[in-house]
Amino acid sequence: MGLRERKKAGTRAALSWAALRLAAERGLDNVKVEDIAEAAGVSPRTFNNYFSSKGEAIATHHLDRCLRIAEALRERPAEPLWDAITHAVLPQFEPGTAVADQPAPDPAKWTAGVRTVLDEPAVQGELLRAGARAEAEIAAAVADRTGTDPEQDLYPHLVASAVMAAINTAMAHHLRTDPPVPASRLLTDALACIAAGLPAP
Amino acid sequence: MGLRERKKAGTRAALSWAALRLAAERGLDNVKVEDIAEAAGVSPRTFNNYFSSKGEAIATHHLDRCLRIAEALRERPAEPLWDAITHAVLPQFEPGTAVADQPAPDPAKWTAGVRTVLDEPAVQGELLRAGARAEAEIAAAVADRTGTDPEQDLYPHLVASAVMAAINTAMAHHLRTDPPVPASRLLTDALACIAAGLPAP
DNA sequence: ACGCAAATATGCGTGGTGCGCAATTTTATG
DNA sequence: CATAAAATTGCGCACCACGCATATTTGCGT
Repeated sequence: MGLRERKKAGTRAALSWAALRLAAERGLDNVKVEDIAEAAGVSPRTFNNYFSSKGEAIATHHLDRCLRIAEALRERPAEPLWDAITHAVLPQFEPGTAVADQPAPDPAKWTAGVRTVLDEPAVQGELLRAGARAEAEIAAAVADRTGTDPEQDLYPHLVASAVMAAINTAMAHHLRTDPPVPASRLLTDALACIAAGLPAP
Repeated sequence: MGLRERKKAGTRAALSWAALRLAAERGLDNVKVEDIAEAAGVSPRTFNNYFSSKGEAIATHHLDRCLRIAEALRERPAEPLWDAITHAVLPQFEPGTAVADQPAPDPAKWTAGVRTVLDEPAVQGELLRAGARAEAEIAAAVADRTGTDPEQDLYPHLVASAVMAAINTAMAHHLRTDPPVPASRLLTDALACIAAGLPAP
């Protein structure tokens, strides 16, 4: 990867992290695009060259994570489908994988702030949009693996959609509970339940 | 239902239909809130008393449809869960159930216009948000039926999420195909596939 | 090492939008 | 019919997405 792309990825990351951090501290609409740009050391106009809204900047974290799932799926062509999916999903939600930055002044305040931000309607919408985008990639990966055609068959999209459903449900539950149930347990349960056809309990 | 609520529902319907119709005719961003309000016979300010964006006004149709699914689910407590779900979902997507208004000047132009509108990012986001809202209602219905607790158990949310996944996937495929495959077949296939645990083909 | 072309960042201007506030009209109730 | 509650309306403001023109940085061939 050349200097060009690295700088681009750098400012993108700086912008999205700044957006999340500031929003978690002050609340989403007490943060202006100007503030985020300043925190990332770029011009306000540049922010909109990368993201078209504050919500999108924040949701990028989720998008990247889910795109990594599709990537991981392609690296496990040997296992049975649902085993591969489980093993592709879980590592992306290990604590410490992404938050290993400097935004940890107080872990309690931090998670509370994040929870508040994620309740914001604008952010929720963007998270869903991110999930939809990732779904396409996952569907493509599943299609390759199973020899189905994304244009023709429902199957790959259905699997991808169900996986995202499991993730969203598990994460929603994770945010809802206090003290938080570990995400890994919720995710394995949810995926197993779906792979079992969601039988009535 | 009193006069008050009926008028309220009336203007809400008028606004959302006007929004969809105008957007399908001219394209979403060639329509200003002012135009929609005028077409519905209310003040521009009133539009924002009902919806906070054009996309939300349009997505209301989808939301209402999905809420009716939750309602229908509660009216079928006898059947096995997935039979009830299938029977609750299908009628809401019968052609002619909702479009029986006056917006049918040319069916070809109409569906093409709708397809264009649904490609708009703003609308997609709102559709996803509508799905998420409906999901909560469906989850509640499933929880009642299965004796699970939405606050505590993953199961009802997981089922609701999977149902919405099936609907979204089926509708996306329905819009993608030309000539369109009947939605009913896609929906039954998708729901059956999920109830079977999405086995690799 | 140098220079050219492409990609990227920036500044400015503009139309549109979401929403708070206060006044007015319409509806429900006793 | 009177009074309270709710909905609609008009006004106004702050914010934001985005197009366009310009300056700067990066990649690459020589």
